[in-house]
Parts: sequence; structure tokens; C-alpha cells
Amino acid sequence: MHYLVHVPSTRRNSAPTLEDVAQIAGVSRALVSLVMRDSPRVSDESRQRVTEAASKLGYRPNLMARNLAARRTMTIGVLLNDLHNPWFAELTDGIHIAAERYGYQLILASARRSPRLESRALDTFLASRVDGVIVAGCRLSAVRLESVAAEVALVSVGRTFPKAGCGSVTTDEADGARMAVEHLYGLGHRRIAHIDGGKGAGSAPRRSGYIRAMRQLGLGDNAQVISGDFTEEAGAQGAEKLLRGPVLPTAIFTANDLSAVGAIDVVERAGLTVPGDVAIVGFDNTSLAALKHIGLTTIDQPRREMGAAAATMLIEAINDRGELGDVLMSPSLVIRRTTGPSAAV
Amino acid sequence: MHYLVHVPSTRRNSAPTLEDVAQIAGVSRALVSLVMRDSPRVSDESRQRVTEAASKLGYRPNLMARNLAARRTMTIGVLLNDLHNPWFAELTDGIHIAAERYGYQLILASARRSPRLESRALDTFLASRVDGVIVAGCRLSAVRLESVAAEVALVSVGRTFPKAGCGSVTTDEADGARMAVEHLYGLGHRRIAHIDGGKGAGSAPRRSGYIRAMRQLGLGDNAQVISGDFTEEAGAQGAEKLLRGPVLPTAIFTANDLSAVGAIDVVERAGLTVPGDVAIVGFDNTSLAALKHIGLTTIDQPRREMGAAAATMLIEAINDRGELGDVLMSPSLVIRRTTGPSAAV
DNA sequence: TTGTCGAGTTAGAGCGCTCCAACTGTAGAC
DNA sequence: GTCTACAGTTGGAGCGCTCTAACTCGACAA
Repeated sequence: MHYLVHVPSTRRNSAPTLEDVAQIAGVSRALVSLVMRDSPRVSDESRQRVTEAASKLGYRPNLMARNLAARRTMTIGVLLNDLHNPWFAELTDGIHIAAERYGYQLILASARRSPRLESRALDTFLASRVDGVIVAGCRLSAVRLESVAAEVALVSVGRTFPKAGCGSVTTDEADGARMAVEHLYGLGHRRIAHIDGGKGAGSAPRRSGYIRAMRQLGLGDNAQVISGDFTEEAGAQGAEKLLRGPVLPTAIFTANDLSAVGAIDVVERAGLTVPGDVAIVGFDNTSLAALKHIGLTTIDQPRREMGAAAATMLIEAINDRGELGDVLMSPSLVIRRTTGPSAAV
Repeated sequence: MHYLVHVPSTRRNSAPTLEDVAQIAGVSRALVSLVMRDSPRVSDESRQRVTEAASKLGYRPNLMARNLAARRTMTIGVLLNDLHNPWFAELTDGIHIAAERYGYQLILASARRSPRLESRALDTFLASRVDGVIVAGCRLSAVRLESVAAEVALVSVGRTFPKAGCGSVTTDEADGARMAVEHLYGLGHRRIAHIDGGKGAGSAPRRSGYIRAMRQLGLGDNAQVISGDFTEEAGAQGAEKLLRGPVLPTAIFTANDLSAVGAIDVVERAGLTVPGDVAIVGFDNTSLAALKHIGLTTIDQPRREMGAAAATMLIEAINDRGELGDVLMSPSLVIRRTTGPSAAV
């Protein structure tokens, strides 16, 4: 811990308090408190006098004092694994909207992909006595998360922690993979390869969904998984590997949009066309996929709804009006320009 | 949507306090407080007993109580205008790193592009008595910001507010525009058009920088500004307009990367090549620009450094060891594949 | 008249912590 | 032996608010 000498700011000697307002308005502290919280049992006259005194002083309730006394913060902490990933932005929008509806505030923290920072951010949330926590794309161990869940209501988005006592909201990634494969199958593709996400979150179900779908379509022998890691670079390398292989697949399903873009680039540089020679499907429907220049067919996760579902479930649980559970949401296929009929039919 | 309910976990009814720890350790509350703050004037024995008691109870200092009593929060509020824009992610990284060095915590808020939400988030910061505030890409009025700056140390990133009494960190956008134009000039381009950002932040200096640079190169008559708004769509429309014009420019400088991508797409669809027929330069050096598939030449803003500078200046001011001022940082040119020698030489 | 009621208001006891001044006890100086 | 110094420790007074229980007071019923 740092030791800093703090010289109080000269900007203001000290903010006005309830007491000051009460004095000016000529009423008790308690009454000012009631007015500040919009209590109905205050006479119009008192309300007006207090309101005037407050705005005259520029009074602003001190949240720390309020929360300390009220023993609840009406705040939920949101831990974002990686601010750079736009996935989290939309998720946060959903959380924001739902929380607002219940009168809850959000405090966000970015873990910058580091489990150490994740853990520290959670400590801060707990120290701030937030009423609930939402972790998105959390990479922490189940044990650590369980210890957090023991202290505060917790919902995880994008990953489930079966025994940790927390709720979760995820999409059915395997089903998304199935959609991708069946879409390609419907276009006549039979040799469909998958560039996976390695050990990243969501990678395993996408891969297994792909394999299962291929089997169910009688394409088990054509299934080909190239290992990747959710990056553009990995998508490019995976595509290169496929181009060097004995039989070029007519379609590639990648673990995410970024990998898909990497793959597209390599395929096109090799003189082939997308989707003419090789069709490509991504995953996540990021803003990247929607660029006209890319027009990537991809699997969409209802991020905003997921955020709203997570916040709603959490808040209902906080208020003892519901319980934490595991919510599984359905992805959907977004068809753009990188898929088309197989030329190899 | 599938739903599964967990057995609710048993959550602690109330967290242990300093008092509890003191009792178990057999010392006074004040001493426990000292240990918790790593004070050097505690005997090793006491320190050990307190530490043990604390961890035995799972004690965690209550930040609200601490901050209330200490009259300082060691926290700075960071207001991000738009979480969806990756620009803010890197900026936040820089702020984060600098704040950490001083032992300050961050609380982030996303305004989702709405001035109303911006204002509300600032209210929350003030109510939480943060020690300082950083606003990034803030769209609020100077008057409103001035009133905030009157209550707490404030630094604005990406925009200056001359009279508001706050510090600022910005890049020399006009100089970035100059770099773009001179780069193109150096490649032999003479007919260089600009698709601007309309009323968006940073648009004006980029535009005027472009115009000034054109004039200084004796190209004032060739200067052509098409109005846009920082979106892909605007870039596309701008390019279409240029394509329909009497004389096609050999280079386009757009207000940001997104617009550049829109422009590239339109130019290529028209059967022209980039950079062969038309060279394109963006602005911001977002991750988009770095995609191999796009390879956009662009102007980079040192976002991380800007964040660090903002946080450092703010904290130094909070501690009365420095003053808030206006910091102007230099952008730099990042050359990729969308620019090359002019064919029209 | 007395009592009851409800609307409006209030005093006062915390919430969990920090900070200050004052205290204890031991070691060294004289 | 007393005095000083200092390291270590402590009680208690807040920080600014909420919450509970109790109070006041006029209206109205008995």
C-alpha cells in the first residue's frame, strides 16, 4: 500500500452537509434526509424550504455516509475482463439499462485481461460493499469466485461456474456452431474446416458443437480442426495451413470474427475468392463483421439481452425476490457476404 | 432460453468489523486500524496478532467507512463517453497504470454517448467524493464542466475547455492532419481530398490542419472538403461523392479510420485500386487500421501516454504538487498499405 | 371534555472507520 | 534516583448520513 501525504484541496474547505441544510431551512436533520430521499411523508412547505436551502448551498448528499448508514449501496460492481473487446461494451449497455430500471448504480472495473487485476478489482468491490457483482469473461479460478460469491450476490456472464454458488448467463455456443455448420451445409458445402480458439473462453463448446454437427450431418470424416487462439494472426495461420493441405475445404468456420478476418485475408491473397472458392463464417458478430468492407457471415450473441438478464437476475436475487440460476441464451445466424453456394457441388 | 435454478448459497449476514478483529486480537480498534494501513509504528508482535485475527475472520476494511472518516477516497472517477470506441480502452489503460503508481483507484462510468448520462455520472462521482475526475471525449457544456471543476480536480482528455478551470490532454490534431497531407504530398499526390468528421470532437482541427497544410504546399486550390461524421457510412458516401465528381482525387484523407474503411470499400467496388488509383489515410490508428486485411495508413494518437499524462497531472494537482494545465501531445504517422506513390505524377 | 388517530417532525443512537491527543512503559542520559 | 525520549498503544471524538421510536398537534369521534 502506498503512503501518500495528502494535502487537502484548497478548492473547497468542506462540502455542505445535511446539518447545514437543516440549519438554513430551520428544520431537523432527519427531515432534510427524508426530503433528499423523496419521502412522501413530508409536507409540501417543508419540502420546498429544504429544497431551496439545499440548492442554495449546493448541497449534495455524501454517498459514503449514506451507504454506510443505510447498510446498502444500491450499487453493483461490474468487472469487465477486457475493455478492448467491444463484446463487453454492448454487454455493459444491457446491464446498464436493466440496473437503471431498478434504481441501481454501476461501478465498472477493467481487469485488462489479468487475473491478478481481476482479483484485486473484486476485492475493491467487496470493500466498497457493493450489493452485487457481475463478472464478464472472468478468468478467475472457481475457488476464488466461490469465495466472492460467499460474500455477495454474483453473476458470471460468458462462463459458468457450476459449484461456485453464483448465477450465470451464457449463450449456447455449441448451438451457434451447429447453426454455422448447418448454414454452410445448406449451401452445399461438405468440406467444412474449423479454426478454433485454443484455450480461450467459449472455444471448447464451439469446437465440440462443430464436431457434433458435422457428425450429425454425416460429415464426421470431413471434420478438421485447426488450432488457433481467437486472434487475427491465428486465423491467418490456420488458413495458410489449410491452403497447404492436400484438399482445400470449401468453407471455414472460425472461432471468432477476428480469426475470420485473418483467414479471409490469407485466402484472398492466395488468389482465391470469398465466398466463391472458400466460404467463411465467424462468431460473435462484432462491429468488425458488420463493416461493408468485410461483410462477414457470423453467429450473433444477444449481448445486450445477456447483460440485461444478468443484471435483472442479480437484482432480483439481492432483493430476495428471485434466485441465482444459469441462463442459457440462444445465438443466431447473421448472413452476410462471406458465405454463398459451394462451387464444389 | 433455458433456465436452471441453483440452490441459493448461504451468505454472511454481516461482515466483521475492526471492532471484531480488535477483540479477537486483544488490542484496541485504533491499533487494528494502524495495522490495516501498514503503519510502521506497530510492533511486529501486534502486527502479527492483528493480521491473524483479521484473516481468521475474513475481515475486509469497509471502504465507505474508511473514506468517510479519512475525508479522502484515493479514488478518481473516469468518465468514458463511449465504451464502444476502442480509443477509450487504451486511454483507460494509460490512466490505470499511472493511477496505480500513485496508489489511486479508478471507478469507471460509461455515458453511452448521452450528455444526460454524462451529467448523471459526474453527479455520482461528486456524491462519492472522488478525489479527482477525468472525462474522456466529454460532450458536456463548458458551463456544466466548470461547475464540476469548482468542486473537484478535473482533467479532460481529447477536448479542451479553456475557461472551465480544468486541465486537458489532447493531441495536436491539426498537426496530425498536416502529417497525413505531407506524407501524401511526398508520394507525389497533389489532388488530396478530405472527408471530415462534421461536428464531432476533433473534427474541426483535423479539417483546418488539412486546409492549412494544403495551402502551405501551394495546393490550396486543390483542397476539397466533403462533410462526413466519423462513421463508415459517411466515409462511403464521401467517397461516392468524390467518384461522381469531375476530377477524381488521387488521395483521400478521412477524419478517422472508420470513415477510411468506408471509403476504401466504395473505391474498390468502383473497380479502382487502393493505393494504386486512390491512396487513403485515416486517423486514430484503431485496431481496425492494423488489420492485415485493411492495412490502413493512419495517424496515431499516443492514447496510453495521454491517459497516463492525464492521471499524473490530476493526481499531482490533487496533492498540491502540481497544477492543472493543457498538455498537447504529438501524433505520429503510421504507414501501411493504403498509401503509395501517385500514379498521376 | 377526553381520547384517538394520523400526518408531520424530531432526537438520538448508531454505521465502521480515522485521527488526535494522551497515555504507558522501557531505555538511556545525567 | 530522576528526567527525558521515544516507541507503541489507546480512548474518544468525530466523518455525514439513516433509522427507529417517540413526539407534537390539530381534527374528529365519543
